[in-house]
Amino acid sequence: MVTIYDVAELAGVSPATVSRVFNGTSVSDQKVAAVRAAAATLNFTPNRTARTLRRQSSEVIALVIPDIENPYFTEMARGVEDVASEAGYSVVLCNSDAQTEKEATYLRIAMAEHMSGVIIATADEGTRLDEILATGRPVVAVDRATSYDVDGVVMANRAAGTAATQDLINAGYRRIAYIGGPEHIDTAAERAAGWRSALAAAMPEADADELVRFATFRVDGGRAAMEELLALPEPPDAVVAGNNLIGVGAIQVLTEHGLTPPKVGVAVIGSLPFTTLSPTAVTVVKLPARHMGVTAARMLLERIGGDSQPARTVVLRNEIQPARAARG
Amino acid sequence: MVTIYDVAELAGVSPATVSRVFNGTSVSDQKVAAVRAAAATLNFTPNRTARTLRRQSSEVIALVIPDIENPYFTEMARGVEDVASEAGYSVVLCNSDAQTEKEATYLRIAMAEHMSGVIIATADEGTRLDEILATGRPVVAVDRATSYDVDGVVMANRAAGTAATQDLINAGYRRIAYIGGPEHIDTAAERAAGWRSALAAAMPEADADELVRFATFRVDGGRAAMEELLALPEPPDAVVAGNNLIGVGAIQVLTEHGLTPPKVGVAVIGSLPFTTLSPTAVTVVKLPARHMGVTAARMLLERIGGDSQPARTVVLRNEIQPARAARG
DNA sequence: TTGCGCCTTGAAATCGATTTCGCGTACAGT
DNA sequence: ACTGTACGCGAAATCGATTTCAAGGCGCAA
Repeated sequence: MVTIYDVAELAGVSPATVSRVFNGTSVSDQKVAAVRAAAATLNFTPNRTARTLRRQSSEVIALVIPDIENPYFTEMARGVEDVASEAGYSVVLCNSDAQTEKEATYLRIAMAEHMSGVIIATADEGTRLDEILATGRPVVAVDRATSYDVDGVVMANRAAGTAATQDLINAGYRRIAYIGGPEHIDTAAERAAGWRSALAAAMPEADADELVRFATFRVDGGRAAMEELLALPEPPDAVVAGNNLIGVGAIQVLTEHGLTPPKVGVAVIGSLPFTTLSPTAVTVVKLPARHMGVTAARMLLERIGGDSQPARTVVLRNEIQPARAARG
Repeated sequence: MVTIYDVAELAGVSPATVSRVFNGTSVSDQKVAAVRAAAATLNFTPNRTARTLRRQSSEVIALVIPDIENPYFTEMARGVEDVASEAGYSVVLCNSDAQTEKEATYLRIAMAEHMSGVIIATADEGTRLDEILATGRPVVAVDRATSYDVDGVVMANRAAGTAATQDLINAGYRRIAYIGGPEHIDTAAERAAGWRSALAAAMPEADADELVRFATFRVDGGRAAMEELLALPEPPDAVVAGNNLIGVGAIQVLTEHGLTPPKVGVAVIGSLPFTTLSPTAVTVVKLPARHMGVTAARMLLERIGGDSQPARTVVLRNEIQPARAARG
């Protein structure tokens, strides 16, 4: 591997000057040219490890997400990556698998590797950020809020729940169930609250507790909950899914039972990027996943740049895409 | 940040001894205990950057994939991650966006960051591995073969194309089109060749060239190609999709035209993890994505461990899951 | 008792880039 | 013409862990 000393020798200058050429401080045009030429012929790439050790920070940020196989989070990751690489930062994608311990491991690595900052969609409310915050590294919470005083990017979860439910009410459905994620995750709870309030406003007589199910945020969670709901003495005629994967599971089960939407109404909080349904059959509340990633990355980069204003929370809007097919 | 010197001072030994304690070389039991106690009270974590600089290698591997939003690759990433983290390695996920230049950037970063090795699903045949191989770092090619003498993990692409096509033939379809990925990508070409040979064997009179389309490996690619095929004077009565996303696009278009499978037969090379179709309507050739990731990671770790046998290529089998619904 | 060899341990070199310090030169101001 | 400021640049310190080298201590054999 070519080092700064090799370049210095070939260019006839000191290593310090080579470093200065690559870091923009004052060097005469003549030596700049000599160094650049030497670097080019030797095909020199600065050793990032050495730079990081000296600088005590590296142009790498960590993105910790609970499920790398969920397109919602990969779309978010794309947003983060685009902004970060534009600014010369690389992104290390860490999959916490919704486990607090794996999260803690990755946060420890982020510190030990001198990463500049962390964007995290927490696994649950047990996430500990004390240590990493104590090192002075900025942290941005994305998707889910935390109890720490850090920047956050969230969306209007309650409004999303309300809008999804309201659309089904408008379409004429009357018995609208809800399948949400784990109750202890704030986004899941908020979305459920939105559903509950829309339901209570339109049909005060409905028994919400009978129609709600809390599952995992995964396809199998949605499937199991949907099966349960269909087994009720009086099954629902519509269902709101608390995230994209739950929606997929619910629709799969409905299809298997011959109840393809819109026979049973379905509204999903989250986009269905790889659905093979006719796009008119299901109401979709599009979540701004990419935009959240972009916003979080921008905020983090500002903090890395030294911005020290009080912590901010940005709330992004969702966009509803109603089912266009009439009720079957 | 606590350093090895702080620990050494508290424990009353030299920094060298502290290092030896954490690296397993001979130290008396008494000093080991003192060092461990000191490290515990100070909450010492070794600085990975310093270690990497000295050791000239880090416990990090890069995984370079062309599309992070494709569930096929995220499933593969899961496989890599599981094996790697088991062995104490972290994985940096790099999204090349199917662009050779982005790929080159990430490979350069992998070198500059002293990563131990690289697993790469190349963007196309233009990928240059010379530089990274010159540094002695092991490289494993996954999903797609390369022209370099490196370990590889691929699947039986041609057989997958044949099996998918044969299943549609068995189901009674007679005009079977093919939508594949870019022709210059070897997996795409192989799968197309499988389709072509199955078609030629069963119906020598078919005009394959009329029925084949090369698209991008993305949903919009599948959509556009399917629209084209449906606009033919004599549209196909079935189609083989060259990957999962092409399959999604094709099925979406068919559904929009009222031709939901099995009205038009569909076979997809690749799983449809988030499909909302009845699972019986479409033939799926399941690709061993996770298994490929696991295998590639194991091979890479062996190489990192010093294994220097000649380069191997592992070919994994696919599993076909036929459509169970009768032709509509 | 002397000598050889092994084990433990600390001092110091090392990895490669950044950065402080200080020297020398050039140029502006009076 | 002289002082002061600024800039260019090299020598050397620095980041924190690993590793080489050499010294000291101990045991065992001759």
